[in-house]
Formats: sequence, structure tokens, C-alpha cells
Amino acid sequence: SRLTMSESDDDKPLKSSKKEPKPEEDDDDVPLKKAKSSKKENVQSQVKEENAPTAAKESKKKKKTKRKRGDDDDDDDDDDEEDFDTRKKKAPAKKEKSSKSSSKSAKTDGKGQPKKPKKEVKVEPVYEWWKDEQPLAQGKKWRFLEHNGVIFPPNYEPHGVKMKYDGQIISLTPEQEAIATMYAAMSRTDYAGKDVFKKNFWKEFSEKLGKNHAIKDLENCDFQPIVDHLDAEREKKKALTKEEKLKIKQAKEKTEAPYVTVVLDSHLEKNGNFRVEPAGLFRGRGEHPKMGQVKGVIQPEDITMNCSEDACPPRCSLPGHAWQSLVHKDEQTWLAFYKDTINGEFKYVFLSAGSSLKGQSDREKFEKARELKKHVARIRQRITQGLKSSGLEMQQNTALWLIDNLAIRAGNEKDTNEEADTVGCCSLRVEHITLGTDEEGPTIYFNFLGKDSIEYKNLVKLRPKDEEKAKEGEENPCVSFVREGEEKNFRRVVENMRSLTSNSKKPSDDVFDQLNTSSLNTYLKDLMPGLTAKVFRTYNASFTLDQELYKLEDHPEKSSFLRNDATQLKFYNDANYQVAILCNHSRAVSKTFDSQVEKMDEKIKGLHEELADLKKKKKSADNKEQMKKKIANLEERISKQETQKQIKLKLAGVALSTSKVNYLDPRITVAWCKRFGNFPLNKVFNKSLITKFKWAIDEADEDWRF
DNA sequence: CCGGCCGACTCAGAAACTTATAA
DNA sequence: TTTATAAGTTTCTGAGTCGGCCG
Repeated sequence: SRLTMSESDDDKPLKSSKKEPKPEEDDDDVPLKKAKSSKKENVQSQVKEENAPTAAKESKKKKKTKRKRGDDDDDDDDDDEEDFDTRKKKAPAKKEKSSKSSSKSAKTDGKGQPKKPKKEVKVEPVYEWWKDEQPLAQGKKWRFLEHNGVIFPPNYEPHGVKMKYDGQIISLTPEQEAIATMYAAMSRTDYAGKDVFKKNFWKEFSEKLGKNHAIKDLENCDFQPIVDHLDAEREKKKALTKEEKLKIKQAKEKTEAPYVTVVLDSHLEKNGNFRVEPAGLFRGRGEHPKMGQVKGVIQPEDITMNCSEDACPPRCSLPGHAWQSLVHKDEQTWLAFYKDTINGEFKYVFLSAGSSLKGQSDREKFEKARELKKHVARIRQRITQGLKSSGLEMQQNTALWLIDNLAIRAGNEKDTNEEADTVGCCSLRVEHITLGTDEEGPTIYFNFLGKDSIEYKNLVKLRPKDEEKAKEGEENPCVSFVREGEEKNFRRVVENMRSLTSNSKKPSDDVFDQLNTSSLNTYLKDLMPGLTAKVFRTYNASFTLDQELYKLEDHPEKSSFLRNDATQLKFYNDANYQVAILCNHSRAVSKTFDSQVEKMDEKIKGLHEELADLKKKKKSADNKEQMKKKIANLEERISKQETQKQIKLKLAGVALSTSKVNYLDPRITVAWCKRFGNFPLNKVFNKSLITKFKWAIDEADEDWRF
């Protein structure tokens, strides 16, 4: 569905935007007061009742006054955009179409073919906190919080399928069977081949088996019967009719409904992760020393609940059980937490990404990055100075240069007995760095495992004078050129790195032996209040997007880009790609990738043959005009296929979504869409992002810049 | 005063699931 | 049309960051 964007003439700075009556707020106050006075009575149902008709009212209002883009032919029907932008209904109806988007309307009218109507997109209603005028006291996150706690996975049901050992059929107790089944479930993953995984699993499994058990080792275990059973179960589930599946889904929705929403102050919010993690084998990333360990069952006794004092506390759904404790911490955003059984890590239940609590802190994050923008020139001057000094100051500023220029993470210390051995800036070791030179000057090659054990391989060098070579490097994701103006600093950084990785150090020694993240952040606090290392990542990601996107402003092909959604989208994605490369956001390449590309090649080849054929026929054809049309058509299909293939190759191992979700100020995207031909936002933001970034959609007009 | 642990939050890619598209 | 596959979306939970507190 295409969600239209208003011309934003009605977008006002945050504070003054409350121009609409907000019935839901007034309505909501009623049940809240009721709840408070009657105390300990669940107010959720009341709030819901009050909210629901309000939402309906809202949408009806909207429908009446909603403008449609001329090109919104297929999917923009009825109610799919009702929650998108409540304020656009006040926008002057004519202006948008007649001015900016005129060229676009013309174009899209043409291609508005009788497509199957797309499934309508429902955007979740969002509490519009940015229009709220009553800020909470410093540090407070809510006045009232009521929820129903968490939902537990079902107890393990023994299936009775027997595994084999040394060819013999073995009977297991339900407890033993449970963890054997966890192992069987992972038999086709990469973990199954890893020694650490097997060793850790065997330790637990053999303990559960007890002394003198018939099973003596993992080597001769045969889990295949259980694997087959799991496969069969999956098949059974798949073979259910549509109706049966729907019934199961609806039943699930019904049981989960009480947990989906919570009451926060006087409105409803979506819960994020109210399902307690089921038991299973731990799947650490990379070479995690604890992979294969059993992640135990979580009981209510492990869980701490958080709600307000005057709320009805969550009931424990498991009979005979009770929560570990109930607290009322209004300076915290979590609803519940427990500790996992692997490393004792905290597992929190939080509100969803679209909630006001998440939205507010998200906005604060981007505002802080924008604050850095104001200070960055000065801070970079300071770094330039610091690079020339020695000792701690040199280390601090060299590290900062890397963080600022390469978007490397801060790099906390890690205990490699408990976690995988990965590094960031402060924890870089000599073995991760290779210094060199090429025709342009010095180079640094980074090769280390970062967060999630994702490889970071980057040859950092000066931009070649030769345009051809520069272009080549630009297209190589493993090469990056030093930012313009930073050439001198880079040479200094290389020298510093040379001394920091000198022969007196072992490969396993720290590069920045005097640094840790907390001292580095203390140093940053002096440069700008609230500044920490991670802000540079946010800042540089968002700044890069803004810069790249606004190159469209005086792009020679601007008008043709604006006329075509596909090319304009590609322009956006190319900018997004730059950020993904900067931040080293990657994703696994599909196992069938090669065959997919092969298929594409064949298709392109087929089209070329078809084209040659047509051209031949054209010579002897009666209707030359018609043939010409056909040829042009085919040529377009070929070029479309070819760009598709290029995009596919380029994005094979690159994830664009991570930066979109976490690093890119959504207002950049919103403003760009509004500015450039009123580009449909839903082509770049999916439903979740539109919900998550509703605040930004409301806030940013076409002139907004990061 | 600082180092290490605790606690709370953001960020991360894989897996599971759903929808769109091609054959 | 039906069906297979690819693309897109959501869920899941692991892995970081960073402030604060305590000994």
C-alpha cells in the first residue's frame, strides 16, 4: 500500500504541534483515575474500551478528509493508511498534487496497471508522545504501569522416540530425552560439526545420563530417529489445511492477547517480548566457548516483575508458582527480567520499538548525534592536535580518529573464557593490524572479528589520483579511502600505529595498552557533554546518508530519477549501502545464491536470444512499428534484469536494514521523500519502521536536514 | 581513586514466518 | 491457475555499550 505523505506545510516544531483535539487523552484519563482510586483492579480492559472507539472515530474522520495521490490506484483503498499521519487531513488538498508531485503523478498514472491489489497495510496506532505536553520528572519513565507479565513456553512433552547408541535402541527418561531432542533439533546446523558445541553438550548430556549409563560417548550416539520424528512433526504441521492453521493462529492470538498490550500512564502501549525464552542449547555467535550448553527452563521464581504501586500486579499464570519479586521502579523501562543460565546475563521484557519509551530515547539518540555535528569540527581539531602528542593522549586521539573515521565500535574488554574473542577499537590487538605502503602512501589493513564475530576487513588508504583506480577502490567494500582533509592526520595515525604495534609488542598485545572504553568516554565527556564513542557511529552513519541523499539535489539526472520510482529507490538504497559498508553491517549469503545468479544469467541470455530473433524478424515483418515497440519493450526488460542482477550481487553479503533501524535518523529519510517528488515513504520504510518512526514522520518537513 | 562487577539499555544477524513473483 | 522460489517481514535472543556503585 502506498502511504501518502503530506506536503508538511502543517508540520510544526514539536512543541506547538498539538493543534488537534485529542479525544483519546481525555477519555483515557477517566479509566486511569478510576483505576487509581479503586486500586489493584486491572485497568487495561477499561482503557482498551475507551481507546478502541476513539481509534475508530479518528480513522473515520481521516477517511472523509483524506486526499489521494493521483497515482494511488491500486492499493490505497479504504483504511490502510488511517494511522499514518493524522495531521495531513488539514493540509490543503490541491497544493501537493499541483506542485512538486506533478511529474510523478503523470508517470505513475502511466504505470498504474491492473495489478492484483496488494494486501492492505495496517499501521499500528501509536501513542503520540511528541504531542504530549506533560513531561515527566527528571529520570522518571512513567507515572503508571500495569501489565499481565509474561507467557511461558509449554512444558516439554516426551515423544517417546528412542535414539540409538552403538546400534542399540536406548530408552531415555523424559529429562534425558528432552536434551537429546534439543541436540537432534540442531543436527543440521553448523553447530553440529563444532567440537566445542559437542564437548559442552556431551558434558551436560552425560551428567543427565548418570554413571554407568549404556551411552558412553557422543561419537556412537545416533539421534536420527529423533531427527526423523521432528521432521515428521514439521511436515504434519505444514500439511494442515488453511482453516486448521488459521484456527491455531487465532487460538494463539487469543491466549496471548492479554500480554500484547500494557497500560503506560493513561494509554495503551505494545509489549515487546513477553514470551519467556524456551529451554534449548545455547547458540553463541562465532567461536563461543559456551555453545552447546543447555539453556535451562525459566520459572516464575526466576522472574522479577515491575509495575506501578497502584496497578494490579501481574498474575503468575503457572499454578503453584510465584514471581521472584515485584518491584515498582519508575526510573526503569523494563516490565520484567530474569537471568539466563549460561552467563547469568539479564533478559528484559521491554515495550516494543513503536512504544513511546523507545521512541523518545531514539529521538534523544539522534538529537545527541546532531549535537555532535555542531561540535565535530572543534573535536576533530582537538584530535589533530592530540595525534601529535605521545603517551596516553596520543593513544586516546589515535583511537578516536579510528572511531570517527572508520566507525569502529568502542571495544570493551571481554573474558574469552565466557565469551567469544571479538574486539573493538580499545581492545584491538597487534595481530589485527598490518601496516604497509602503496603508490599513494601508507596503508593500514584491519582484520579482526567485531561484534557477533563478524569479520572486519578493511584496507584503509589514501585516495588515488588516478580516477580509474579511485573508482575501482570505491566499488571494493574491503577498501576505504581516507576522508578528504584527513590525509595528513592519516599519515600521523599510521606513524602512531607503527609505534603502538612495534616489535617490542607481541601479536596478542593490545594496540592501545593504556586505554579502555570507560577512560575514553571520560575523555569524550570533556569534549562535549554526553558524548560517548558510540555517538560517532550514529553521527557518521546519519551524516553520510544525509550527504549522499542530497547529492540528488543537483544531480544531472535528477528529473529522470524523480520520474521513476525504481531509480529513485535505487538512489536511496545506494546511499543506504554506503552507510552499511561504513558500519560493516553484513548478512549471510543465501545458500542458493550461486544458483540464483546462474538462473538470472540464463534468463538474461534467453532474453538476448529472443531479442536477436525479433530483430531478425523485423526486417521481413509487415508491421514494423509494432515490431519496434516489441523490441523496445524487450530491451527494457533486459536492462531491468541486468540492474536487478547488479543489485543482487552488490547486496549479497550486505545488510541495509541494520543501519535503517538503528543508525539513520529517520527524519533524513522522511524529509528526503517529501522533498524529492513526494516519494512514497513506504518504499523505503516498511510497516514496522513507519510505526517506529511515526514521530519523525510527523516532525520532519521537506526542509529538514540532519 | 580506580578496577571490576552489576544493571539497563541499544544494536545485531539468523531463523521463522509471510507475501510476492515467476515458472 | 497452481506451485515453487525468492523476497520481504517479524521474531528471537545473543552481543555490544556505558553508567553507576562498591570495595
